[in-house]
Formats: sequence, C-alpha cells, structure tokens
Amino acid sequence: MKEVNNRKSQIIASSALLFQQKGYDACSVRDIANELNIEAASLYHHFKSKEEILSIICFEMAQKLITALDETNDIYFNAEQKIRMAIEQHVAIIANDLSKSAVFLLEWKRLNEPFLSEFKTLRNQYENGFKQIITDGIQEDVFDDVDAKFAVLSVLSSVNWIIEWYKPTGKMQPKEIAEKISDFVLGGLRKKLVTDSNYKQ
Amino acid sequence: MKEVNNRKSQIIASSALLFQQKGYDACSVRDIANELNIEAASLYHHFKSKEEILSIICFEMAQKLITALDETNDIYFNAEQKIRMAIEQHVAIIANDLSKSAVFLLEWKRLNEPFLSEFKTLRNQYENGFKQIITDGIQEDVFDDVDAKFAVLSVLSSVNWIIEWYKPTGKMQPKEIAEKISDFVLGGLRKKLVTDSNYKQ
DNA sequence: TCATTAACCTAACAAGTGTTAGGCAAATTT
DNA sequence: AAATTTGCCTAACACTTGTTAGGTTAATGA
Repeated sequence: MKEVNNRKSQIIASSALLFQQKGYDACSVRDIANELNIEAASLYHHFKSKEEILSIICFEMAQKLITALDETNDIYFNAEQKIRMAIEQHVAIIANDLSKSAVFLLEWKRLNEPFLSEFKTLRNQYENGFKQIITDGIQEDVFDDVDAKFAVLSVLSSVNWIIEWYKPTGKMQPKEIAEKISDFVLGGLRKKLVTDSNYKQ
Repeated sequence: MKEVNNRKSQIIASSALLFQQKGYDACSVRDIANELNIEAASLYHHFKSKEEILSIICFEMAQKLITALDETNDIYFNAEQKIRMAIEQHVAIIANDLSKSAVFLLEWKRLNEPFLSEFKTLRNQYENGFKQIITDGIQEDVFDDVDAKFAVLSVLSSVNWIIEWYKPTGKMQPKEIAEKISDFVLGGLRKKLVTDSNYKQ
C-alpha cells in the first residue's frame, strides 16, 4: 500500500550517480547531500547509514534481475529462446539504469556483513538460473557440450560489460545490443556439425 | 642497467594486494605501511604519493599486455592462431599476478589526470590490437562477419572476468582456461556454414 | 485547533586521511 | 676514513570522514 517514497528514491538516484562516478568509498555523504542541496546530516533522516543506501541499490537491482529470469523461465521452453530472452531482459534492466547497475556490478564489494553474504547468495542464485538454462540446452542437445560454468561467465561478463560503453544517446538500442550479444554467444553455444569446414577435430 | 628495486617492488606488491582486497580508496597508506611493518611516512621515501603506487601497478600491467600482443602479432599469421595465442598470453599474465591485475582492471578509475588519460590511451591501444586481429580474420573470411567491436568486448570481458573466480590452487590452470575461452569465443567467431542444422538464417 | 509527521537545519564529535619536515642509524660507496 | 645513500623514524599538519544530538519549520491529519 505504501507508495514510492519520492524523496528517498531521489536520494538513492543521486547516490547511485555519484557512487558510479567517484566510487562508493571516494563519495562522501557530503557529496551526496551537496548534489541534493541539503546538509549531510539531513540524509540520516531517511537512511540510517551510508551503507544502507548502497545496499538498497544493490539488492534492488539483484531482485529485478532475478524476477526477470524467473519470468523468462516461466514463459519459454526452448533453451535458445530462453537464453535470448534472458539476455534481452538483462540488457534492458542494465540499460534502464546505468548508474544503479554500475553500482550493483562494481561497488557491492564495499558492503559489509551481513549484507555481503546475503548479496552473494542472490548473485549465485541468478548465475545458477542462467547456468541451468545452458545445462538444459546441452541435455536437450541444442547446445554444444561446453563447460556450463564457463559459458555463463562468458555470457554474463559480456552483457555486464556494457555499463562501460553503453550510451543511451548512441545509435545502438538495448534490444539490438542484446541481439548482437546473443548471436555471438549462441555461436559459441550451438551444436556444431563436424562437417563444418573450420571445425577443429 | 638499473636492477629491480626490491623494496619498491615489495611495497607495490603489498599495495596491490590491499588495493584488491579493500579497494584503492578504502585502503589507507597506514594500511600499506602496517602490512610491511613500517610507518606510513616511510612510504614517502620510496614514492611521492599514494597515487604513484596505483599508477605504477596500472601501467606495468598495461605494458605487459601490450608487449605480449605485439609479440603474438609478430609470430603468427593466421587470425585464429593469433586470437588463441593472444588469449593465452592475456590469461597467463593475469593469472600470474591476480592482485595487480585486479587493480589494473578495476581500480584504474581512481587515477587522476594526467595518468588517467595516459592509461586510457594504452587501454585503447590494446583493445584496438585485439580488434585488428578480428577484423583481419573477417577480411580473410576465416571469421564470420561479426561486429568486431562487440567481439572484442566479449572476448576481453570474458578473459578479464577470471580475476573474479580464478584460484591458483584450483584444478584449472591458465593454459586450460585460455583454451576453453578460446574454444567458446571462436565458436562465435568462426565462419559458419549455412548447412549447419541450427543455423538461423 | 491541536498533534503529528516529514524534512531539514546547526553544531559538534572522534577518528581517520594523505602528506611534509626533519632527524637518526646502518649499509654502501668512494 | 669519509661521504653518501638507503631506509626508516617521530611528530605534526590541515583536512575529511560518517555519524549523532537536539532543534526548527512547514505541511498534514484528527
């Protein structure tokens, strides 16, 4: 019933931007306050610590990704379709909020316990979901017999890397980016025929 | 003629380890000094700032990678061989010093000008070298007509990601890791025959 | 109208930051 | 034997850090 607390999300958005730009540790609560034209102490009316802001950003993004992956698993049955859809969703979520994504991907390490362990659990949950799709694909003989762990890491590192170069004003839109990445990684995943001219032994 | 300054490299090694563990900003010069059982001020006999230590680590790694890529380009002629060799070298260099590599890959953002621009230049140089190999491969019709920029980012993000999970004590050794990654990305790169059963138009 | 809540303020805190100045002792070089 | 270099020290600096206590003001709800 509780509607979106606007001031809170404003602070979180500004924090995410600054955490992305300067890094969590190099960004002071006074930096954040300054961005919002308030005093540093005023932030503590909304949050009980700087780390809480970081944790909210990290867990919010993690939750979004996990939810999207669950939905994908519910809708599609074919492993290739699942991978395509999962990548598309992942790219869309990241492209939708680059700052928060960058914080989620890079600054989560600054979390302390118990946040840290909890975050790692969610992260593993998501990675395992991805891995499962690939494992299924191999089982169904749709994918080549690649090392599933490797494949997941390659796929995820590729899609996550877009935070380093994606610009919303650029020519390439999320959907197109996702397609290109899918094409590329599916090339590495798909069952290859031995008659393929360049196929090595 | 100047031999390796041992104390200096000790300090750099300790710094790299701590920068990796805590992050550059969260790691104080007193943390570094403590690790070496000396006082913080003593570090300034060897370096003129904390940032100098960071820059040495970043540039040393960048230089190693660039040199290795140059050598690869000198030795091999075939695009596929080049990619395989480049990946192998890259993985070997990273695996050889995980701490410095992690700092090189993640903490370079904390550099200030003029270091920052200089670093970015080296980074682009390396990426372009990689990209050139792929472009050549496409031209020679060895590789599929993929987006070279995308391919490079996928390849490099995959190999760089190993700093997150590689353990020297683990079963998989650098050479094997490089092979697996090569197999995977070359699957995405190789020219595919249209007779390939799963090939989607 | 009164009470409550939301949003902010000033002032201060203890602790930690990178860095400098100047000095001392041992090892190395001349 | 003298001079220099190397490696470290103590002490201090000006500044920044996250956070707390306690108070004010305006909006909201009863």
